[in-house]
Amino acid sequence: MSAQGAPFQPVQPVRAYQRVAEQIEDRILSGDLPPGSRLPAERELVNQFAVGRSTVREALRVLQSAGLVRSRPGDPQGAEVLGVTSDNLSRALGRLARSQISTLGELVQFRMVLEAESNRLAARLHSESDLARMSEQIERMESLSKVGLHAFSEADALFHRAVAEASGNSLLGLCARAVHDAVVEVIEQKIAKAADATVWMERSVAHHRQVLAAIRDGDGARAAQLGRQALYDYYADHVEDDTRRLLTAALEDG
Amino acid sequence: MSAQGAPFQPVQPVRAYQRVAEQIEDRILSGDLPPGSRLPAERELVNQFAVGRSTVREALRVLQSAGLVRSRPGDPQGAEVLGVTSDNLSRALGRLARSQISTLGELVQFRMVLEAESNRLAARLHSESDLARMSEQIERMESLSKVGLHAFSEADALFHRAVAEASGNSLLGLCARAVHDAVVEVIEQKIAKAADATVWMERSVAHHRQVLAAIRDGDGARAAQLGRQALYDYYADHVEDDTRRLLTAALEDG
DNA sequence: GAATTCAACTGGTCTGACCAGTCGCCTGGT
DNA sequence: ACCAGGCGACTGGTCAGACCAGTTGAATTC
Repeated sequence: MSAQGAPFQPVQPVRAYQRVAEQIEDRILSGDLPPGSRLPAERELVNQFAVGRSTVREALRVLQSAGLVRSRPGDPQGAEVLGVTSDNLSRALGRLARSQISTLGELVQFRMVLEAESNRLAARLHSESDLARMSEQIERMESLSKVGLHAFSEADALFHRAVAEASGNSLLGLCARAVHDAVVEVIEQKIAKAADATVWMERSVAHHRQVLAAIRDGDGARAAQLGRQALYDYYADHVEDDTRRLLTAALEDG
Repeated sequence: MSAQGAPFQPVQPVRAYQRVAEQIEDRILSGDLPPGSRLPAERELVNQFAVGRSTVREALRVLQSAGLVRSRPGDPQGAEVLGVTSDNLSRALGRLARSQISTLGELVQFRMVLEAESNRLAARLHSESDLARMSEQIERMESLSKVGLHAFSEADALFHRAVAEASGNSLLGLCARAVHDAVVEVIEQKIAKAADATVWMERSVAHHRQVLAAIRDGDGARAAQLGRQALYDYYADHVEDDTRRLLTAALEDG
């Protein structure tokens, strides 16, 4: 042990733009500066922080790349506060997916885990209004399946969001969505959904009805297994051969 | 459907610093510019990209805040490429935790899900060398428990990393680590570990041995349950009262 | 050969300028 | 009284050039 009691902590230099960014970020995260509110103009921030404009701009860049803020040229009201979103999470996961660090198989497996767990928790913790929302989205999916794939996917996303809300864990939902986006980004062009989109959408609606039924029954295991199986069926043929065992392993987890 | 065939896509302006950042990011993600390699100096990038220095700097700020590069004043070799890490994921999750969007209970529950699933998959897919690595880290934890909490935690992290590698899904490990860091950031000061750190470390070593045994036996369910239970025992008293049911629900999943 | 000095870098910051875009007011015509 | 159009005062995006403090490595000195 050290003889002089608490040793001094090493201190690394803190850049000016970091302190500016931290101050603004703290205000946003603390609820001061709520979403929709506006930051002062850059030249005004220069006065308030007593730093150069480039410093202010680098700080704003950091906040913007974190998804906390959005700025638009010529906006007389200054940068808009967006609040905390899952955008940055999605981007981070997307990068992991695009790098060799994680393969498509890992992404899909991860999604299987997240959606299955989301379903399982929803089965345990759902409320009546949650069920109503899920049901509503399934109806929308069915009606939108005649309109187009894009609208259909949107309703699909809303269904999963409703499930995530029912599970009581928004984080699960956000991550699942981020991974979903990452998967789509990586693989979308490889799957020629358009060929039998109608058939696929019909089957998807039927699958979602099954999930909803399992959640309503409080049968977490079945809800989880349904989610896993659907992902497996859909993606198993498209992942690298050597990572398919990951999916198989995840599939048999329940 | 539209009468003119494919409609034109709306186009939003792309800033110069974005294109600079994208070019560099692509090179990093594609494996060109591997971790440890160096970017040219800023003034050299100014020449190569034919933009002003502030533009280059804003691009570098974006990359740096994404955890892809790190720069240091006076470094004659230029910014260092870090590759894709979980840092940004951690920061994003930390922000979600610090805002009202997600509670500590959700974070812990999420961690329960991730670690349990990681353990379960490791039990199914592990190799002998994986087991050796886990065992080695447990030995290190035991010996380091006399040195200090910090060193202990480091070995602990390496154990979980070994588990994640055994599970075949690095994404799970990175996310688990990110959530772990976020939890630590939010709650660390609230838990007075120091008081009975020795006792806690002893119990932790015993717990890790149990997990390792379950993984070695291929008993995924038990490995998962052990992971969940340990987190529950450790954190249940520290989460908000109204989110403890989340942990309970996650606990009873297996 | 080892210690010291120094010059050529580096990234961080500031200043001041210009551009294109946006908004709001103010004017002119109806 | 109302609406259209234009004009100016902003905005953020970009560039150029300068200075500073820090690092590095080679030349210099002992």
